[in-house]
Order: sequence, then structure tokens, then C-alpha cells
Amino acid sequence: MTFDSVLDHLTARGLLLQTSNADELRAHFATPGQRIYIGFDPTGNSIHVGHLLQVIVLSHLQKAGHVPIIVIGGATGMIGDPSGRSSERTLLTPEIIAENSEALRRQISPFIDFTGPNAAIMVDNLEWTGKFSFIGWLRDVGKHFTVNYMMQKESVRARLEDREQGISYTEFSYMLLQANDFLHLYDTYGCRVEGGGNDQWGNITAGIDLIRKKRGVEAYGMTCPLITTASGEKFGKSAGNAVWLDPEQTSPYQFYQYWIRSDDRDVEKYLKMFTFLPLDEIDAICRAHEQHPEKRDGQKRLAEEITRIVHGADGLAKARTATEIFFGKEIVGLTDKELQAIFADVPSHELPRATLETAPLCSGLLAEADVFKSKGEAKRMIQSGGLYLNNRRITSDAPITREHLATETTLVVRTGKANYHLIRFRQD
RNA sequence: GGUGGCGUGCCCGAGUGGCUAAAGGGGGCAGACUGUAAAUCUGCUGGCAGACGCCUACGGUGGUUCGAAUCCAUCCGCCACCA
Repeated sequence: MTFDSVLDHLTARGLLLQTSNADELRAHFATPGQRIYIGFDPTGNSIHVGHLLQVIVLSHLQKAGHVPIIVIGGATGMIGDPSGRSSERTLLTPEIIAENSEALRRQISPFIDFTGPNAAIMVDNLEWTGKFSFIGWLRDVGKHFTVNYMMQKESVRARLEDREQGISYTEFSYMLLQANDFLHLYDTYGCRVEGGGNDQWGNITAGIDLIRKKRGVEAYGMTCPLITTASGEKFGKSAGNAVWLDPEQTSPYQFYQYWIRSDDRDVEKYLKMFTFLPLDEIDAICRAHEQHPEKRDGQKRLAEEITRIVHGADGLAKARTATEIFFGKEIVGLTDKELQAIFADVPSHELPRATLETAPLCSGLLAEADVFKSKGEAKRMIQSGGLYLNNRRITSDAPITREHLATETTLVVRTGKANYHLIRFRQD
């Protein structure tokens, strides 16, 4: 399958939801070397799979010969989006922003090329936004927007109608900052396209309008859909936590598992969006998957592809090894060293070896080791049949001795299908 | 500035003096069935003990009472209407 325009390519993969002025944008992208900008707020030291989609869109565009501009929101990240938060955003120091930017660069580098003829560019919007005085801002930017216009934006209107939430003046101004970023990038790099998630549409069009008013030039916006999972859970969350790209925060195993557990109904969509497999190959995978959904070949392929890109062949290999062990039988005959390697990802807890001499009840031990918050919780888990030691189900709250250890020093605790904890007993 | 209202467990939300560790729902966790999917069903969801029992908890503090989430005072926070 080949496409005339990169836009058709993105559409076929479900990565394009909305564009402004589609025909002109198509013509614009017909010439290679066009700049396209997407912003990221550096609120953490890692991006998560939710951000990944934007990165992939940029990647496709770069492969088509265009130049991605990644904007770190050093300025916008400071004022951020207070909705649904009880605590104020903390101001990010320049050091932290630098750190987060570096992390971002590292994490997107498997997707985005920072070298070569159409090397990606990375900039921090604090560079130009920080130079504004308040008066200067009102004159140069604020003057071009009526409050009426701003209030028509969906993001603002929703909050105005929501009596409970309200919207702060700060947040109300957010779209102006973003609009000004776009203008600045047009002036500096000749960038005429902004991308983002579809929730950014209002902010993007504000930028388009600003460029038209101030420079008399037509700029364009394009958005990708916001992902919803078939079962209605929030995409990119696992047990309430975001799935990060940073292996320290989400291990390659956990990352791999997130994709493995995808709903059948989402697999095709994800394969198209998150992998770079050719569309006819994806089609073949999905047809095979329909024949034998229980094999979960679609999920496996999906998880393999994404994990390989993000964590490398090495990370993928580890994830798969861990998967085999974790969903396997009783854990016996391993040495400390082997166990350590396999369970490198797993949260571990340390207790003095002397603890074992007193043969504590299982529930007490697990509470002590912080596997559970309280003994009661541990007991409940045992009662409901959800607790396993070394992958063997525990049916009663019995005393634990060194007989129970899987290896010289370690006890492997599992709750549910595959949630592991290690308890190490220090020699001392 | 005035008047009225509200603040309950992770969230929503009942509850107006003892029968309330607090209905119901959501979420979460676990189990069964399966395919590490979906749907469904079951159990659990403050702490200690786990049999009775004890402790902590209904915005904060202080009070009334044999007894308070429930009444009073005061403080804090939020909301609505009026100006």
C-alpha cells in the first residue's frame, strides 16, 4: 500500500482526526522539509504511552521528509492545567526542566532522528515566553484575541458551565501562550503546522488565527484522536498508574504486559497506531487473530513491536523471559542469582533474617514487609485465595519459616494473576 | 457587603440523638468461568484481635447529653441568590 500524501498514510493508520484546510495542508506537505511542531509539557521526567502517539505522528512525518519541532513547555508547564487537581502545580526550576528535556529527548530518540538532513529540533518555550513583560504580553498578544473568541473555545466553555470547577484567569490565558508559541516558531523556523491531540484543537486554531492576523500567513493544524479503550478504561493506565517509557518507572516487563493485556477489540487499532508494521501485514495478523483469538497473537505481536522499539531487543527479551516465569509453575530449584535476574523488575522488600526465627504468621510477615498495608488486608487476601508463595497458593495463615524460601534468601510473593513482590531476608 | 445552603469512608451519595464502622452506587482488590481479553457471577474493601471485643472515623475546635455524623457555639472551606 502506498499513499500520495503522508496525510493519507496517517489517516489509514487512524492517526489523523482533524485538519484545518485539508487541501492546502496536503499541498504544503507535498514539498519535503516542512516544519511541524508538537508541544510537550515537561511535568515529569518521563513521558508515558499517552504521549507516544504524538511522537509517532512526528515520526511518520519525519520519515516522509519533514522536520519535527518538539517544544518543551518550560513556560506553559509552569502554569499548566489545574483542573481536577487539589494541589497547585509546583514551579519547575530550570535544572528540572533541563533534566526533563534530556529525558524526553532520550525517550523519543528511537522514534525521532535528531541528526541527518531533516533533523528534528527541540526547543523550550520559556526561551521566548520568559522575555515578555506583562504589559508587553497584553499589547502584543492579548490585543489580538477577544474574550468572546476565547470563551467560545470548548475547553473554556466547558469550564465556564461547570459551576463546581470554574476556571482561573491563569488557565484561561493558556491558549494565548500556546498560540504565541506557534507564532514564534513560524517566525523563527518558518513552521506552519501544529499537531497535537484533539483536545488541543482550540489552542491550535488560536495559533493559526494569531499567525494570520499578525503575519497574514495561513498556518495549519492537525490532530490525532484521543484514544479510548473498548472497555472504557482510561488508555495508558495500568492499575491506576501511567505506563511510562522510562524503564525505571515502568519496567520493560510491565510495559510489555500492558500491551499483552489489550482488549481484542483494540488490537487492530493499536497495531496501526503504535507500530510501524505495513498495513497489509497488520491486516493479515488481525485475520489470523479472528480465527484463533485465544492465541492472542495480535496482542503478542503488538507488545513485541512496541517493546522492541522502546526498550530494544534486549528489553524485549527480558520482558518475555519474565513473562514465561511469571505465568509458570511453582518456583523451585532456582538460585538467588537466577531469581534476582528474572525478578529484577519486581518490587522487593527487605527484612532481617532473624525475623524468620520467630516463625511469624504469613499475614504478619507480609504486613511487616509492606506487601500489604495491614495484617487484615493480608488475611483477607489469603481467605479469598489470592495469595501465592513461590507461585503456590496459600490457603491458610500459617507460620513462615526458612523452609518456605524459594532460594537462599528470598521469598516470592504473588497476589492475583501475576503481581509479584520479593521479600529478601538479610544476613546479619 | 447581605441572605440562604453545604462539607460523610478512594469517589458519588443516604443518614437528623442510641438499632451506625455508617444504606446504596461507582471504583478497586481477589475468586470462579476463560484466552494474562470481554461479558457474567461471588466475596472483600478503617486498624488491632479475628469468637465475643476494643480503638479510630462523618471539615477543625470546644460544648450539651448517660449517649452525637446527627443538637449548640465558634473557626475554616465551598456553593447559590441578591447587592
